[in-house]
Amino acid sequence: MAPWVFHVDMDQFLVAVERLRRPELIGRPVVVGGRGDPTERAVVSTASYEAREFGVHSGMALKLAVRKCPEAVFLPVDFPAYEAASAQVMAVLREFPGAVLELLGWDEAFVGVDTDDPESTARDLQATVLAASGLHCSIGIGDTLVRAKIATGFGKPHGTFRLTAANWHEVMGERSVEALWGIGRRTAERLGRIGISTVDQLGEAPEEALITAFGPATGPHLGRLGRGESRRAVDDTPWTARAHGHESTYQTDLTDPEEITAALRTLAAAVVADLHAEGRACARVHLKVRFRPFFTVTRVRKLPQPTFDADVIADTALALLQRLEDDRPIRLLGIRGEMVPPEDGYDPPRTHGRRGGP
DNA sequence: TCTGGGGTCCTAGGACCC
DNA sequence: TCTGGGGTCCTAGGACCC
Repeated sequence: MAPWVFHVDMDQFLVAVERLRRPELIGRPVVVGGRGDPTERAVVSTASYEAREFGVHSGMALKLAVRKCPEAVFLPVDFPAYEAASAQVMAVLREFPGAVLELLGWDEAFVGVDTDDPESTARDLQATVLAASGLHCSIGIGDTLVRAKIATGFGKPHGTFRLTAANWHEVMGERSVEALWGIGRRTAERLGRIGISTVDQLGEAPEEALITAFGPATGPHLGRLGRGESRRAVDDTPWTARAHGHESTYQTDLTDPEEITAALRTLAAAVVADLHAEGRACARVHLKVRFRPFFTVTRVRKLPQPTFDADVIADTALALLQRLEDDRPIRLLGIRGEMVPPEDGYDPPRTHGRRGGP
């Protein structure tokens, strides 16, 4: 029996959950996002496959989505409903015989299983999830986490795909580096400037050149991505949050200082509620501001003492904001509280299973 | 055309100490 | 008087993912 990595990814997750309770939406273009009002400032969280045919995709402004697909049904984001569905799916995966589960998000996870027939195991996983939740998923099969994750895209919807060292070159070699998990537009541009645009070119690039251009950690990491190399074993160590944040987009831009102060206090209070739930104090305050025209600034300050005090957090955020000396209208304000480490089990930062970053 | 809200990690460079 | 190399801590800023 050989160890295999399965990447389980729910198909159009939010839409699928909505259709469970509203079957009349099956077959129609559906968009879930914001408060379900496409005249408001908000973005698409999930678009159904029917809506995607019209060019609607997640991350797109609702105002633009409704222009592309006026006949779509727009629904508000219902966090509790998706959380419940997610918990149900993950519980089923955790109970799968021999499975090691590593959560990656609401609607996706890595599952490690020893098997001699990974396609058959993948179909078992799909059938189990469908029977328990009524939801379909796609599954990527790989010999590393990166390959399993990338494979899923080739299996959608409802299917499976196997990507290993044996077919990596054939499947991925000629594709743009942006097809890789962890390489976005910016990194692709920077790679392009040193003559690297395909996956093969990245995988074959001299390590020294990548280190010179991207630094001692990111450089070698990019080279490994180009070869599909990454961790081979799924890790079920429980995830520990490092920070909690809240941010809010205002339907009309904020300019009045009193309004801004009030907004910061509201956000700080929400952060403190999370800190209490976690039982860990805030050690550093991050302020995130989005201005018009569109650009985002973040600032960080370490607190002299860790705190649960919302006023201290709000005042620190306000001080950071004033130091920006930027009086342009504010579209979005966010506060993030970075927490003190828990007593044990936290310290080694996970450089694997990373949810973001290079 | 208009761009959410939840996260994570890396790099560069300054300040300071030995 | 002019100068090294190593280490730690901190902030600014960037990038990416679901």
